[in-house]
Amino acid sequence: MHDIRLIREDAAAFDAALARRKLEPQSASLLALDEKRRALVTQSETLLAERNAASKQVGAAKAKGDDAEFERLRALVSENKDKIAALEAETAEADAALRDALMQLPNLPNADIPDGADEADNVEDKKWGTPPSFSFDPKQHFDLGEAMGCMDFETAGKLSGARFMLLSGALARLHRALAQFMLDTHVDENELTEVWTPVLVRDEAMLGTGQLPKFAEDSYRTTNGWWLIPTAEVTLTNTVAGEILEEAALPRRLTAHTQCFRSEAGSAGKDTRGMLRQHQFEKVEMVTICKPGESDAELERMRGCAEGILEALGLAYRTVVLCTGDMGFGARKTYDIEVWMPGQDSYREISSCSTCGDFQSRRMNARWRPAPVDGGKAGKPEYVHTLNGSGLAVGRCLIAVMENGQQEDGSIAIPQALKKYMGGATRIGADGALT
RNA sequence: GGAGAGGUGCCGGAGUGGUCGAACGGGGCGGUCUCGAAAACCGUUGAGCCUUCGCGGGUUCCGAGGGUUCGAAUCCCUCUCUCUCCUCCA
Repeated sequence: MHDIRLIREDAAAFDAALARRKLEPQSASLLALDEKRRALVTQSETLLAERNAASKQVGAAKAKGDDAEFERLRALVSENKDKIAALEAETAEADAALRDALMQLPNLPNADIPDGADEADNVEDKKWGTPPSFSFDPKQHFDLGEAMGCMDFETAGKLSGARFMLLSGALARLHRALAQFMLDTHVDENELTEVWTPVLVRDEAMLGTGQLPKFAEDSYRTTNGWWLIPTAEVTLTNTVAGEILEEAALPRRLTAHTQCFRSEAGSAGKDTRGMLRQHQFEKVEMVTICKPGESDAELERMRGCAEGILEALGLAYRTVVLCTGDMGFGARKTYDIEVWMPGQDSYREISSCSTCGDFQSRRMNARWRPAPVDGGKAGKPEYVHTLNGSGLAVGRCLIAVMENGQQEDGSIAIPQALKKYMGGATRIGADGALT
């Protein structure tokens, strides 16, 4: 959510930034709402002040036992009752109108990110590793997985329908190993704090991180009103909702391994084969809560944590800066990390690391209090900055490991880093056996 | 799922219709004292919004939302969360 005061100060800059998102100018209508709201606030507060003062006199008359005076004043005060109630209602309405309008608008892009319409305009920032060369035609993960009997889309379809999968044996274990490896790395080496969170959340949490109110159709909702989280960004970031954090507690770096649920509405026909795009998948998520001055450095740190996982697994990747047209609703700047997928002969997204500035913290009212600078007085609370990133998408990482490690005979070499999570095994045979 | 109790400031905890943003205690911060520290004593210590160049003024907030009233932390209703007991249970 945007700071209306910043829009008041520089409406042109606000509209210019929105224009980079291909949005019409909004400042004029927002400022009109704001002016109406402020006028109403001033009016109703003036009336309230009068009422409060008069009420004190009523109380004083009562205390003195002057019944005639009491009745006279009481009648006087009650005259404005309806007027005040109406004005207060109108004020609340104007306040809500402004807030609703602000809630609908996406974050403003950072100055340093490229303009563009879609992913074709993203800018490569880094390339790591060399895609493996094969003396045969590399297969896609689903062909490999189905051949070894460890990846079963038919049975999953029977249970749940399209965009679900069932893993068994060596691949189920490899999937689990990947998640463990990521989590351990983030905790032991990257010094993130491990968190286990709910996956069912209230409206407020989804509003706080920006999934609501605009993108309700992308998520699932239970019959009693809980939302299934599309990412642990929702739970991890909302841990600080409504809080005022002490400066010494920042930055707060969190990680969690959770199930994620997405309806994939609007992606019909995209990646329909295999497990690249599922309704239910696992992800290890990273979230950082920090002071405004720290967020740029934290974004680089976070993206490094994600890249480190791929490097440890020996998977070639490239990192791109998303252009204005491809960036998500709440982000100011986003790095997508794309892993090389030999079966598809292309780089595919496996992580997305974003800084949201104070966009989410304003929505969820998450602040920090500057520590007292020698001489006492602690500073005024300010909004924190929030960042989130995948570290990594577990299912997609499984695909990458399979496709990059595949051999001509249909077996798969397991990265060294996963050996200890795989009971010492270093390969999965074409028949699905671990050896 | 059933029964009961309760949600007050950084923490504990008073407060059952008026002068309560809120006693008291603890903590934090500043000061006095001290070579320094401890102790003691004194002072201070919430957030949002509106208004003002500023000083300041006003207003709202005692889990959330409604209601009663001239006036609500205090009364009523709904919701929500926490705790205890029972029931069930991975």
